[in-house]
Amino acid sequence: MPTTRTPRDRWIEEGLRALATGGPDAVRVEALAKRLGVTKGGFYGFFADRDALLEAMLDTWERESTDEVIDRVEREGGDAKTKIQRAGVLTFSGDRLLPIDLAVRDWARRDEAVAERLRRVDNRRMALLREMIGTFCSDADEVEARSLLAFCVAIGEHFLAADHGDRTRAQVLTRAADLLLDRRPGSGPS
Amino acid sequence: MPTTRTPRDRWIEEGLRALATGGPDAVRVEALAKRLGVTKGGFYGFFADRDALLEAMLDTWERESTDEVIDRVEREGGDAKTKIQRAGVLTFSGDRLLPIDLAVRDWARRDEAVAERLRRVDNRRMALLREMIGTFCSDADEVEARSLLAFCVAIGEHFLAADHGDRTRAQVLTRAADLLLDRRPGSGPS
DNA sequence: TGCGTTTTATACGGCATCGTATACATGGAT
DNA sequence: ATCCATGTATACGATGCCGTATAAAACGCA
Repeated sequence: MPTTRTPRDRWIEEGLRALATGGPDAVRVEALAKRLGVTKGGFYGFFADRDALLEAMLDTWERESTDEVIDRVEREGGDAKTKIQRAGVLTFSGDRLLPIDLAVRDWARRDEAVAERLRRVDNRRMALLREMIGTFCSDADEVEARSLLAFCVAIGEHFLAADHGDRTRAQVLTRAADLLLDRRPGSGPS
Repeated sequence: MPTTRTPRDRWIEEGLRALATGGPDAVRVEALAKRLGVTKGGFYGFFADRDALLEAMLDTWERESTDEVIDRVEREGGDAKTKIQRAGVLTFSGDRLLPIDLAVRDWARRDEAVAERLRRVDNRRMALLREMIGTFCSDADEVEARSLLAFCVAIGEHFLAADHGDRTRAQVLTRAADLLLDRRPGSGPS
């Protein structure tokens, strides 16, 4: 087979980059072509239309955000806390997955199909959180509450613009993590 | 003065509605005109261009989100906890301010001027949170951490799609609020 | 080298939108 | 009743984008 000069994956990649920085409305065929240094000539050989590209982008995002992260976490082993931290690092640091994740979250507010995908992804992440937090907290309701808090802060942190006086955001987050992730008196059922 | 048939405020109002449901890219002059039942004829008498409308929209959002909420909270009185709860209700329930708030947060990720406005708004909200949480928690670092957690969950909750098994989201949030907003052993400095 | 396949450039029609210009309508003031 | 200011409809050129069609170019292989 002849080498694909700008393969399907490069369109998806560039599309995800546009999504991350400008939202779904910024994913425009001709704009992507320009950034790839070509015209849109070859695009419609890979995708029926712009919507097909958006679908393909969401497919790869979903796979990379779940299976690939989970596979890698499981392969590298460690205890529950280590695993969850590694999962967090893999998906929420680095410049690739995080901005896409945030863009998808906003997108999901207006598109039910996107919301459904996000639900699948988030449920897998919540399962990991429950598992870890359950190792040191026995009350199931509190496990759920702490898991939600941890997830909300991991996401919401990037949507907040507040300052913290002398402290850095990282310092405050560290203290917040201590509150959520350390065993402490009063963790039993109310 | 002659009655303004579709006044400047109605353009702003309709613009904010479009922003709330479709993001800044959905704020289109001709689309707003159609929803208002007119053409764009009169628009450029009120606004120099589309960007001027966006600025005006942000102005009214900023004012409604801070001054009006805070004025009303102060006017109605009550203790710190009551005030903070009322502020939360005023800005994060109802169908008006919340969706605009979420849209602005995503917008701020790509527009520094919007981020600056959001920073002003968020800092005022954080000040309220610190004040309330400071009434029952003495360690300043922990006050800051709990404030950030509370704010993150208030916002992040709307960007999460996870389910909670038998529990409802509201139930889990109630438990989470207990964890953050009740005095408990172990609240001292670490 | 020459063939066939795959990718690309270019041109096209269509549509939506912006911002401008210009004439019309509407309502209050004289 | 008439005038004036304000809002409105309509038309226009320009731009950007989509999706299609068609011809040219690049590459693998015989």
